[in-house]
Amino acid sequence: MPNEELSAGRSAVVGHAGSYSKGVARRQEILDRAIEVFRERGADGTSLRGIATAIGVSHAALLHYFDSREQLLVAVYEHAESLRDTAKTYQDRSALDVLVKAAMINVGVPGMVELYTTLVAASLAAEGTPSNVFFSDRFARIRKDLAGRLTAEQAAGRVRDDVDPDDIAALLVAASDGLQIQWLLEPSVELERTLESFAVLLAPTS
Amino acid sequence: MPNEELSAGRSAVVGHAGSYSKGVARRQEILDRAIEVFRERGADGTSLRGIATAIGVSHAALLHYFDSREQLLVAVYEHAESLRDTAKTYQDRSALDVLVKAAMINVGVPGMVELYTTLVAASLAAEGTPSNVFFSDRFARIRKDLAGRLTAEQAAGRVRDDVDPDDIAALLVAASDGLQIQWLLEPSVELERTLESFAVLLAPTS
DNA sequence: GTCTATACGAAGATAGAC
DNA sequence: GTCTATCTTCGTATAGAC
Repeated sequence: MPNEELSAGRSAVVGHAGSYSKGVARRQEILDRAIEVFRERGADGTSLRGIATAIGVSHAALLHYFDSREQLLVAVYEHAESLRDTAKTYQDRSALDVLVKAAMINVGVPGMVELYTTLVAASLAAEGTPSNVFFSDRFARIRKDLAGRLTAEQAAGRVRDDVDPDDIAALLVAASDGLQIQWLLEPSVELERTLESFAVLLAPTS
Repeated sequence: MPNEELSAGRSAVVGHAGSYSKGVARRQEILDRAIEVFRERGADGTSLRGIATAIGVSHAALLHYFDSREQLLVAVYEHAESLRDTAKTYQDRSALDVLVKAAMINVGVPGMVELYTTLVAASLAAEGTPSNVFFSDRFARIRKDLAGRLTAEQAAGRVRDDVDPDDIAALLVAASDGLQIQWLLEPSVELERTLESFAVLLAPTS
């Protein structure tokens, strides 16, 4: 779920469309508190009204800063991700390293995988919805980043060169997302070890 | 999403708990028609009321056969999967073959990936819910089946033996699930080719 | 600009009539 | 076994107080 190496910049897709009219500071505050709610109670009570009550405002107040519940949830996920990831943290790391690191952190936050999966499901429903735009962009960005790392690793002789970096990038993201789900349902599926077994598969064949 | 090699038998988890009091025949009829609704209109209108209207009954009538909307949806997915997969079809196939085949079929049914992802998300919410029980069992069953195939392939020298079959099984399922999602969001991510690039990674190293 | 109050329709679920 | 009626909660929209 997490592979946010390049989350630089403000929310482009989920913010208020181009204007600052809705109070950026207060908006951030709401997001911070919403994340706390998730951290404490998992993904339960994530109704608009539930979140509003937990924060201490009316549900209509939330809609003053976010156009819809879906947009709020996407912003919450995006915000949580940006708090965690710094571009610098992941510099000069291998594709697999970045992936494993992000996955382990993500899995440590209760409700995060559930939130992520719920939003991904919503993103499949229709084009142009907040979650659809967000995840389309996100997947593309992460695949590109990983493919770049893989290409460099191939050039350096650290990854076998008989596979397409773009394919492997998509495969890695898919594996990470899917394994987090399986681990949550069955903790005996060891997330870290299993993901790292990818390293064996990617090692040069020579 | 699909990897239903061993869907033999009646719905164990999602059925009416042990009794036949709710009319098995009518129940099957409802499921058949519900699947048609999905096939025609995707995952839209999947509210209890929407499905009921499409079928031509009241929503309360559906709840006579299924305890909740979630249980109905799980039963729909399970039923759709069982219609598609026959144990015989996949005999003597490689793990990757089975996976690719099932994924391609699954992706061909509108709304199926969305339904699957939605239910998986719901399954993460709490233990003991219909979707949680269903998917916990399902993942375990599929991992076991794939691991068995992989072990046989290793013995036959068709798959490298320096990796753990259980790990690879989990990895394969995760990759298949995740790729179907990515493909739906961005069709340029070629599902079949990408999944099959796994074959290169799994080939014996000798 | 920020927020509360309120209303509306749709949803899942239950109770009870037929 | 199936319906209608009803309850509660939800997302959303609007009006208007401060």
